[in-house]
Amino acid sequence: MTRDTFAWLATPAEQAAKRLLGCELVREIDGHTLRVRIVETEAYDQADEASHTYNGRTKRNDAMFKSAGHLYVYFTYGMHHCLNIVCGPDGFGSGVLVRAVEPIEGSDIIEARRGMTGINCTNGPGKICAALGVDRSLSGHDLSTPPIQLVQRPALAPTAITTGPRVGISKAVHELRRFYITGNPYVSKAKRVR
DNA sequence: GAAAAGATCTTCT
DNA sequence: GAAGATCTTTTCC
Repeated sequence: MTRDTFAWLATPAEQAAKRLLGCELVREIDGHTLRVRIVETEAYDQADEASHTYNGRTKRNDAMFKSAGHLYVYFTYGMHHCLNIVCGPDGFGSGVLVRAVEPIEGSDIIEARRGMTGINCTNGPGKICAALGVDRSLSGHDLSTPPIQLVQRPALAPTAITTGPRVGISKAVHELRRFYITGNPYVSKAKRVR
């Protein structure tokens, strides 16, 4: 079911990743409304060695093969959830990992949920899910309906977007498929070599 | 302030 | 049975 609402996401992952910068996620939880702005993303698709969909469709990544505008949440490292926005055409395994967001509304609730304050609440993939209360039960959710929705915003100027190598992967390390808003403090530091 | 290790569990080989 | 799109705390300059 390709929704016109998310037609702007039915594009190659790289393009969708750039269009998502500056867009907002609205999460309703415990009677509160949390609104955050996406400031950092990474593109993954079926032809990408580092993607979960590279080896075909499985029970876990099934949501990524849905039409654009769905949610894909996976659990990793035994304790962290990561939030992705499905893009591309129906049946093609592509999506955009949301790496960092900036609270616009309900930041006090987010800080209370995280047990800390400042940018450390939402400047990482696992942190976003903890802050917004997202887990695998929401994987495959339609982002045009509550309790979590995606709101489109005007595209950013190309000069406001920086492109770089992705973080935390061991395959296709050289692919430049990470995008973030230039100079935004929530964006994770580029080098994380262990 | 930087670096290393611990925590912890689902999914695929 | 091993690896993984990670985060927090501790330890050591």
